[in-house]
Amino acid sequence: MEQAKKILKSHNLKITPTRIAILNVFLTEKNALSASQIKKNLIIEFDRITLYRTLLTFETKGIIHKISSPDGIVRYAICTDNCPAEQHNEKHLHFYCYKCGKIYCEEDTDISGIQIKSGFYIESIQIIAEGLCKDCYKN
Amino acid sequence: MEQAKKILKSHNLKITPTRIAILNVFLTEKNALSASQIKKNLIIEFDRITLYRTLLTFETKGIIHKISSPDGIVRYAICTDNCPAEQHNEKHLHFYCYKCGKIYCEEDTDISGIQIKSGFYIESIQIIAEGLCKDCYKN
DNA sequence: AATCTAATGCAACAATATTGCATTTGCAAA
DNA sequence: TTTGCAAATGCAATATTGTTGCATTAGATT
Repeated sequence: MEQAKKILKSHNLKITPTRIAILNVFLTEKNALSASQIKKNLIIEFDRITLYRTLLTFETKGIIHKISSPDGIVRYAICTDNCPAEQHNEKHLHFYCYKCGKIYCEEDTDISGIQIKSGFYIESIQIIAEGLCKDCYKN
Repeated sequence: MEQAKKILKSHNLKITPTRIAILNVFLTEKNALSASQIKKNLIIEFDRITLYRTLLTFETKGIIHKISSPDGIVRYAICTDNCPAEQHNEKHLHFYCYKCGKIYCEEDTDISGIQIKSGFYIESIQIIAEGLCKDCYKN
C-alpha cells in the first residue's frame, strides 16, 4: 500500500482521492507549503474549501503542522515526529528566506537552551529564523 | 511633550492625529495587537488603509515589529530595544495563548543558546511559544 | 502665509478564509 | 454484494485581510 494511504489509515481517516493528492504533495515537497502552493502542485482538481478543510483535519490529527511565517502566509508541513493528535511537538526550527519565500525545516537544531519564566503553560515552541538561503545569497 | 509625539519626532515622522492615536494604543496595550484589534482600541476613526500604511511605516522605521502568530494573524508590538530602521533585533520570545488569543512579549528570555547549521544567513530569529496563559489555565 | 512633500481618503480589487446546506461517497455491517 | 449511515465534498454566499492607483488634504519648513 502506498505511503499516503498508510498515513490516512493509521489516523483513522477515510481514504479519498483528495486526501491522497494533498498528502502526496507534502510527501514530495519537503519545504512548508501554503494553501495556494499546495493547490498548484495537485494532480487533481477540487474545491478550494475542501483543501482548507482537509488541511484542518490533517492538522487536528497530527499529520501536518501549521507554520506562520513573517510574510503573514500560513504554511503547512508534514510532521516528522509522529505528533499525537492536537498536540504538536515540533521542536525544530524553520528558516524563512525573504527572497525566494521558501520555508526550510531544519530538523536537527538544538533548542533546549531556551528558558521561559513561569506563569505560562507551554505546549509547543515554534522558531522562525529569517534571512537568505544559500541559493539566494549567491545571487 | 507626550511620549507618542517624541517617538514620531525622533524617527523623523510627521506628527498626525492618526499616528498619535495608533502609537497610543501600542503604548497603552503591552501585548501584540492585530490590525483589527488596533482599530477597535482607537479613539478616533479613520480609513483602514491608513492603518495598514501607518503600521508599515512604523515597522520600516523600527518603531514596531511584526509577529506572525500560530493563528495566522499578523500582529504588531512596540519595540523596546530601540531597533534600527529595517533591522529588528527582537531577541525576546513571544507567548501565544491559544485560548484568549493574546500574545505576550517576554522581554527577559534568553534565546542565545540556539544553534543553526550553516548554509543560512540569518538576519533575525522569532520564537513563539504556544500554550495557555495564567488566566486561561485557571479556567 | 506660501509651498512642497508626505499623509490620508476613496475606489476598486485581490487573496484568503469561513459557514450553512445539499449532495455524494467511503466503508462497515447486514 | 447490497444497504445504510456518517463523513467528506461541492456550491453559494459572505467575511476578513490586505494591496494599488490616484486625487485630495494636511504637516512642517521657509
